[in-house]
Amino acid sequence: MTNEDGIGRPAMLRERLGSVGGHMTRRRAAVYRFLRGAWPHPTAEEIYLGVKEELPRISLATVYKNLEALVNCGLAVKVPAGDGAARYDLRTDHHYHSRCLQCGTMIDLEPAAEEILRNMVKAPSGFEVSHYRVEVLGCCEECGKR
Amino acid sequence: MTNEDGIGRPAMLRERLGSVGGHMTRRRAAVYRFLRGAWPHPTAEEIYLGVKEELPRISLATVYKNLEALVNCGLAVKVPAGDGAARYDLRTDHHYHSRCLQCGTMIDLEPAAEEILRNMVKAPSGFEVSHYRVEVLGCCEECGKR
DNA sequence: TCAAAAGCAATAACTGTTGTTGTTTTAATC
DNA sequence: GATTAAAACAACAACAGTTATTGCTTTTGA
Repeated sequence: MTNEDGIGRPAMLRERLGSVGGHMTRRRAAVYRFLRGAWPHPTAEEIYLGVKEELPRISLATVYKNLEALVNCGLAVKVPAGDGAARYDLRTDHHYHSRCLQCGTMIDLEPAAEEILRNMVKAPSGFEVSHYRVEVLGCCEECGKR
Repeated sequence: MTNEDGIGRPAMLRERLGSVGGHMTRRRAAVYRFLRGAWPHPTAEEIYLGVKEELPRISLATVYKNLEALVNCGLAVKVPAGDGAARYDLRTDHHYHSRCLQCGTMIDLEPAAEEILRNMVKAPSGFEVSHYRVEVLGCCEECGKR
């Protein structure tokens, strides 16, 4: 994929981890690499199975811990799916997702203007808005064919 | 609350349940009654504890089953919270919620025009939109004071 | 009143996730 | 390059929220 954009350099991962007091390890690098190479929005389980092909001795708990580390240092985001397993995403710029109610597939949406949201839904008085979450639920193309 | 609007009549519950092949039982009525009388958006656990004061022998699993029955017959909606326990709501007209990231409190938002959403976020091609989900995340008034 | 259908409590089990343990690896310093 | 403290590791155990299973009880509808 994008190996020359800086984001992909191993040094990037090391640097980011270092900035939050984290170490760079072989497993962590593998989780990160998988996240970069895989289809978008894999679940922790899927990441585990993928990384396992390279490092057969890795455990699911370790994958969870490493994903947490990546989220903490800002290299990934965790996207809770409402029902079922959360999904992980390398993109960290703010955007929304569509989610297939049958297979759970998530697809990125173009980032929406928060200004529109702010006007559209009025928060209760005294409520300090941190961010919005928008999801488009429905049936993806694949599932629609069946 | 609204005891004269028809929605609150016991007959309403019986009728709705009957229409989907469900029975009217003392526990089910108690769960429903609690949901009507309680604060908005309680969790299954909270409902369990509340109903338990009236029916001490009820179990959490029964509460879940009864909530499921109420959701199935359209009298309640289940609102997954992303993280933590789902919450239940008697209102069935379509609307959105704000959610406090500290205490989990949910507050109804005025229903937003779906048309705006449709224009704002464009679903991927081939994706058949079932509905939208909008959440305002942040800090509620109570938590903000601390 | 009576049989069939559904609900019930009490579990056990399940999924997704996090905490704990003692051991190994890493990065920073010498 | 050797040393050492901090962190990550595997292998669990445990957790929360939820669902499935069981054999018994209640409700419904005839």
